[in-house]
Amino acid sequence: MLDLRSLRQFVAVAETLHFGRAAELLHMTQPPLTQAIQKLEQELGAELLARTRRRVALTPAGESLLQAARQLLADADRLPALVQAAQRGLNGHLRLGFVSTVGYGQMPQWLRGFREHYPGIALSLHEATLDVQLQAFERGELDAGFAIHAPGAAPAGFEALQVALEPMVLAHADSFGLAKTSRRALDQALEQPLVVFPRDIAPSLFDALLGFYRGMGKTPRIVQEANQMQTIINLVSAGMGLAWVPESVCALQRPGVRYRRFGSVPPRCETSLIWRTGAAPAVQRFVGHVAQALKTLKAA
Amino acid sequence: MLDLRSLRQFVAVAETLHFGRAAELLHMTQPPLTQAIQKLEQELGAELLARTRRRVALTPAGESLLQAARQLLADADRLPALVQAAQRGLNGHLRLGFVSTVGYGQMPQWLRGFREHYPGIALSLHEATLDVQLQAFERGELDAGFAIHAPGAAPAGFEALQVALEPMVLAHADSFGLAKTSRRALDQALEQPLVVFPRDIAPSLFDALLGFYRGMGKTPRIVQEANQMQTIINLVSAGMGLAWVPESVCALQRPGVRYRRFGSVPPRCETSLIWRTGAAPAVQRFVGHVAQALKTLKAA
DNA sequence: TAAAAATACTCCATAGGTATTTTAT
DNA sequence: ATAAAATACCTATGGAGTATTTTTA
Repeated sequence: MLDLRSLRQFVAVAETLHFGRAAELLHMTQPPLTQAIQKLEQELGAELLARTRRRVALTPAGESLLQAARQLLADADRLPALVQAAQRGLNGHLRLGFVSTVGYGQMPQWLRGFREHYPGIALSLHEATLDVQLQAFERGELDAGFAIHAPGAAPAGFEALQVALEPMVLAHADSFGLAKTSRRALDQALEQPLVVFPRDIAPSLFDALLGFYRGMGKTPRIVQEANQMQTIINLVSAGMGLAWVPESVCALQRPGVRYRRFGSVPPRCETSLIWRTGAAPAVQRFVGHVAQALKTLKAA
Repeated sequence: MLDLRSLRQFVAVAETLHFGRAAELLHMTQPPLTQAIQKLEQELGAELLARTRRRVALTPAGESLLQAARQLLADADRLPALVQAAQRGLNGHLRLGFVSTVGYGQMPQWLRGFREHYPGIALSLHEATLDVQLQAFERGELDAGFAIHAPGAAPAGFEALQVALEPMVLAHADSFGLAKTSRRALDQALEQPLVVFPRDIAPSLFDALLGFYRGMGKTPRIVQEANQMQTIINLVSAGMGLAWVPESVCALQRPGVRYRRFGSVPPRCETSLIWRTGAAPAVQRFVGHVAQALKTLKAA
């Protein structure tokens, strides 16, 4: 079977056109080199070198093999570096899941920075709700994901890096006159109809909200679900009801919608980057990159 | 040093994820396969397969090696066919010289047909006078060439395929009244000033023309040289003199220029495809193609 | 006649085989 | 208990070495 050694030998002879000097370059002696080339010619069923006992020249077949062999050997010589780069997580691919909500934060910048830092890592994005993400993790179709959940409620069996911890704020139509004092405004609000995220998008967050209402001796009146922040804010604007949303959503200013913060009384919302323990090096690189970005953000 | 055998072994294991079955596919037993993979991992300085004693999985490094190795092996497997194709002249490259004159003939069609028949052969064209072509042949920079010369005077040391044998005809300005009878017209013409090809473009043809004049007891009055047929015809049209040109040039109709044929009395002009004996297979293919084209042409 | 490729043989490194052990399921 | 990988040891093929011959510029 064809092997790289004989190709290296052939290239050496083809480049020097001299068996003796080629043998030197290969750190071997001339006779076995002659034999190796003979064997190669037999295997390929073609005369590669036209030799008189005095002069060596390439045949057309040899000419074409020389080109192809150089290419092949160059590729082969790149293999070790490639593999080691993969081991250190400098290439490979990374399949990243995210719930639509986190798209409003700094994620786009992180991704841009990551692509620049690690051009060898192919990054593919998959928007999916948390439950779908978890299934994808099970099947090994996802390497890491951004998810929102109640504080400390990151999915079990995963490592998590908290990337944001925000209070939930109340979004309400400005046509709805909310009391001045926090205490009375909150009492008012808890009675109002609610627009919420579906439970399957962020189960722990949904449950935390429910718990919050129960703790206050109330039961939430859910009138509508919507799985896009845009949609929720629009529904609030239309007077469908109130909504509890992460504070970063305040960035979504809509005419007719106001946000009201109630300190640390309502549940808070955590955004985390999650991944399986023992993930591929490329994943570790991504986690490291995000952690680094958070640090420099905090420093500023 | 890395070799294809160990890559083949790795690919087999990576694809089956089972040392025993992979060994079967490779027609060997399991223990040496295990050792070969261990050796490969050592050489590459990376763990390629994560194995418990029960299950085998690819590491990220292994994943990337699998891709690269498949590519490399596929390339390697194509080598024998490539070399054999080159040997049979189905690929390679062909550097073809031609004197500008033959461009007016069927050469363009032959080239088109050849490119279609042998897409694996890269064809490069080099316009050059015959003497320059011969020097290029010496330096091994040309594989074949089209040249015009006196009949039977193909350059020594070359094989030649005659592709045309035409009478030379007289080109004259129609303002120059040529006698009706051939005999008297020829006598007239031989006295007139001549526009000719430079000797270095077609030495034997030039010499044949000279010999023709001497045989008739005349000496040609050369008033101008021009190395393009176009130019010669334009000079004739301008009344600079007469010119002897291959009959195929009649295709170049110019207002004010007439052609007159004198049977087989003036020298004839041969166009040949020439090449070194023992040329590369690709050259033989080209010669064969042209010969074939000539045959079908003659048949029609 | 000298330089270079080919031939003839010798040797040993290593790819692969057999037998066995270890371990996770 | 069993399937599968690892380990230990053995064998032999063939790649490389040394000595020599052949050839032609």
